Amino acid sequence: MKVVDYLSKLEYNQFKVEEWVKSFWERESVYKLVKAKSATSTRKFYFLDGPPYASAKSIHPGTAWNKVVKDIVLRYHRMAGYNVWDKPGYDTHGLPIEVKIEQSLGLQVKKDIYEKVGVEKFIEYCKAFVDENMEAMTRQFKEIGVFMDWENPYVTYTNDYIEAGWWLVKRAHERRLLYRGYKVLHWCPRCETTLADYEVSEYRELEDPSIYVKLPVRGRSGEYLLIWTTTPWTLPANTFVMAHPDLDYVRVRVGGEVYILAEARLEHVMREAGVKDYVVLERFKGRDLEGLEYDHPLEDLVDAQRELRRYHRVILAAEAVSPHEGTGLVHSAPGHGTIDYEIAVRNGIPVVSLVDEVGRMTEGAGRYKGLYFRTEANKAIVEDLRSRGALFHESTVVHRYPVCWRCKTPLVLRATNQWFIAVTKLKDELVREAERVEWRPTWAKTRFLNILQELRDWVISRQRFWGIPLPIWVCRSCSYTHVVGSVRELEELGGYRPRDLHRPWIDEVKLKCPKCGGVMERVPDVLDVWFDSGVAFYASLGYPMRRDLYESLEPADFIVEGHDQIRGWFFSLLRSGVIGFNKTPYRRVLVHGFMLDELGREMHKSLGNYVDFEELISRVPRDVVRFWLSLNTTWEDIRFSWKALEQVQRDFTVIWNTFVFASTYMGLDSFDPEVVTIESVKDSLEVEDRWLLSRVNKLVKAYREAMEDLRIHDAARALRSFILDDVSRFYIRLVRRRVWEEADTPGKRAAYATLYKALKTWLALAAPIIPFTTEYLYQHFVKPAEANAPSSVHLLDMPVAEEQLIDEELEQDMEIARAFIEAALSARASAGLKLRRPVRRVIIAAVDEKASKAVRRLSDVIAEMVNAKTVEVVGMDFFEELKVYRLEPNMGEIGRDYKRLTPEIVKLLEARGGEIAGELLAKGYYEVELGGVRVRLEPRHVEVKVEYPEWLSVKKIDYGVVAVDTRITVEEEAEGYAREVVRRVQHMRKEMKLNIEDKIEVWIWGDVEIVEAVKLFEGYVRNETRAVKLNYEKPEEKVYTREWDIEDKVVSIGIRRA
RNA sequence: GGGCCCGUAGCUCAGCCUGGUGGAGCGCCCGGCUGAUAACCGGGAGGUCGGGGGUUCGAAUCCCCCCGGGCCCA
Repeated sequence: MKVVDYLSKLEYNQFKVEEWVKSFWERESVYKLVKAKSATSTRKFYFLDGPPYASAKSIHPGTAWNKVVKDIVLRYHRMAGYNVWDKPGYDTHGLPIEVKIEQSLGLQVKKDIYEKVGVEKFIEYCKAFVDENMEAMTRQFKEIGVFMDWENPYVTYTNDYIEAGWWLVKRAHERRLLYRGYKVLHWCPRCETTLADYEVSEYRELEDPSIYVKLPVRGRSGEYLLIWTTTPWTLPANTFVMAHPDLDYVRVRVGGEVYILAEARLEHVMREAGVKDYVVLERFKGRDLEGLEYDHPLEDLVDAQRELRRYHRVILAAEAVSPHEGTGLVHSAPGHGTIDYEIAVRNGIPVVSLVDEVGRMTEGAGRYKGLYFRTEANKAIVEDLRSRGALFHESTVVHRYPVCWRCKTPLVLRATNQWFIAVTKLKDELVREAERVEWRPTWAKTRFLNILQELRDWVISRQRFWGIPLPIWVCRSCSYTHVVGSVRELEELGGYRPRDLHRPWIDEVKLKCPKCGGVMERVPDVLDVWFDSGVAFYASLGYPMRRDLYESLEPADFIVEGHDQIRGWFFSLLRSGVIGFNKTPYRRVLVHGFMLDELGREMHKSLGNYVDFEELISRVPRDVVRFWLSLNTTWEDIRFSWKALEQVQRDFTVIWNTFVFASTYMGLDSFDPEVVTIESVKDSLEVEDRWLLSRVNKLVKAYREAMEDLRIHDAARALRSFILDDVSRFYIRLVRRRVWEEADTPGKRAAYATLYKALKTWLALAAPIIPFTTEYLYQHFVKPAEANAPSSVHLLDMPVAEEQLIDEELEQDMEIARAFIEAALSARASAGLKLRRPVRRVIIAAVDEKASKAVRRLSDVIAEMVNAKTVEVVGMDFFEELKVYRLEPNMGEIGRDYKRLTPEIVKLLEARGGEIAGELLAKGYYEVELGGVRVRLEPRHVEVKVEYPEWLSVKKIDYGVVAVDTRITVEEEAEGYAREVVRRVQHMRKEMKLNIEDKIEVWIWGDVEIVEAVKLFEGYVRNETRAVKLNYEKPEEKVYTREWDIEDKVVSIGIRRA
């Protein structure tokens, strides 16, 4: 079949192109075809989608980027012959969604959920909300061309998924990793739930008291340990004081009292307290303080202190004490501090927490009972300390304080009973498995391993509703605890399958205790939402209910997410993989960056710098967005910019024009790529054809290497520079004249075969990155010309490089030729010679044999691009001989040295410039006698300028020297005019909207010189303009006529369709 | 305070791993082209390669320190 020129008939509009492709895909079920083809491959490629969080209807542009990266990799692997697993996922549980529902229902506190709506309704609201969001998100992902299995996503709230989650809890239990513990954790007093380390992600600048408290040393009247705190509400739970063993401490007398604190803090503390007179009595090491006992200043007001007073002493703890903050003595409330807790446990000291789940002080706080911790309790406690004279100094401080990531309520650290998985026991295994993973870029691995160093046990329980219910039942009678791993196990223990595995339905399932026969009830907690996505690698495949799929696909061959997920999902996956299967669930990881605003800040709706996805794709075509994203180094952040997008859009115009060019001429000449193959024209290939074939095969090689190595940006950049630089800006310009020939010459066929091959190959390579544009061009350019071509560009096989067509030497030679072309064009420009006007000769002297060979080999290419009749290759001596030295006198220097002789010296320089310059260059000076005086001219007296004759415009480059002979004969002048006339006729043809193949008749009259020039080049003019006849007179009838001004010569041209 | 990343032309970014006279696009100025044309091509101006120190014959590139920004943590 033959190329049919559809493209040049169309008005280019990238939006319309994409709309057309969208409905084409729909109409032809292209995704299904692509998937079916991929399924026939035997090499598996298990891609695991990091599930986006379904908490909003509009995706963040960064989420779009994320999916585009995934789509590119998936499309590439399908075309490269992999059986690709492409199930997308949605993360659907968790506090953020609960909070949104609470807000929409106007609920203030947790108990409102029970009392105002009921848990059942609440869960239904959550589910409906998520369903709507998923639908909207899916539509948007499809909108930017993401080919994934949208009809079968994995959704974390389904019963199957929940059951799969239970399996891992059971597995942890079997491995003796599951335990219940009393631990200090961040707690949100509004959401009434504990938060994991990684959920403590938001901080606010808040004002708190900053107080120095005097703790009386037991048995030493008037002597105090000085501590500093910004959390007075923790003082009722004070249990001990920590000191650094190696730090220097001092006893200091201020007035009648003695204080103990670190020497390093002394000056600072005294200055802050405004104390000028103090005397250091003694200096000693912190370790000497060990065991020193003290009394609590509020002991009588706080019930809990009756028990705690026996622990009030100094304990050594280097890790808890900083010489840069406080007093070097740290007040410790193990129930409200992480390090405090650890040290208490290590020393066998009890952990007391005096704040309840809504942030109020408990019974044990005695007088402070019922007061809200950060506000009321702080105030009351500071007042009491002040009235008792227990404050050394008080002020306030504004510092970063953690707040709830969802509701922004300031958090409280409190000890509670929670369920944990002892991942610290798995540290070595985790490190070992992380080492086995391939990380792109490699620094992601460093970061990951660093994170593993800070490993803590995993708190999996949350006191909430919308999540996977914790599958733990406890016997009411004997406290026996059973972990349920599946619904079947539930039934085996006397339970049943509720209609939904969420709360509240699951809460009603009671089991029979296997130990005592009593009634077992479920622990009311749900699982940390990070648990959900962490099990995706097997849960999304239906494991453990069905095993075959997981067993045939694992491990995941590829995952990719933003760099925030190194600590997030990449970690939680690995953690679950090691807990469940003792190995990493993924093999290769790619990290992508963040989408920032134009100033490099994060994009947030609240900052007003947010670009809505819908707005984005309504203003910018999808492929333009995709290409822009792809050109950015994947793992680096990208700054959003409308302007950058506009620039990329311009590249698309050039790409379009390139295909229009090919389509136009191939269509005109009925080029048949199935008949005129590269093989069939191989004896007619010109040097530029062989060059392009080499280039395109090198592109295939570089592109595939980049994609295999997950360097998408390198692949995208290679594609861009090939189509823009090699094809559009070089090859096409070069072959235009060959293509314009009317006759069906072997040379033209060779150019078509070459260009067709290059463009078709490029389409296949670019298809994963810009799927819309490539599909459109394929359907309108390739498919009509090849009956047996697949029905979509996405069904093509990824091209394989034909190594034998790669000609390194030719490519290098072309590089050299291009450098000379550039230089010659520059030389033309500086001589003021328009490119339209041919020059007689271009003279090139190459610097070495290699360059010289390149020029000789490619002299035709150079001549064509520079519009020169001939290219002469000469030796360097050619230019040496033509060199003219001109001396410019440096009047200041000459005048100072030779005063009155100056005018004569200047005259001499003019007369004998060449000779003087020669000697100056050779010897460094020139001596002469002038009027009886010895004149010695040195370089400082003159400036030596190298010049060439006027008719030669010279340019020097690394490879050598190029010169344009600017002398023009009468004939060349005439040819120049003929070209000017041709250009104007073409312009008029265009104005008349003539087709390229239409013949015309031309009349030309006016300036004699120009008319004569046209006569001289009549054949050329007729051929270029497709004129059947030229008349050198005014036409008798009325034809389309214009008057032109060519370099101040006036001429009229008339045209009529013949 | 810690780990990792980034800092190169007015702007956006390549180059750095594997040291050898600094690149592209945009913008600006000048010129050209007009049978791919709401395009395109050429030329020019424009750089303390964040700062300092070290290694080296030679550092944007390797090492150390510092400054600024980002991410993740404390």
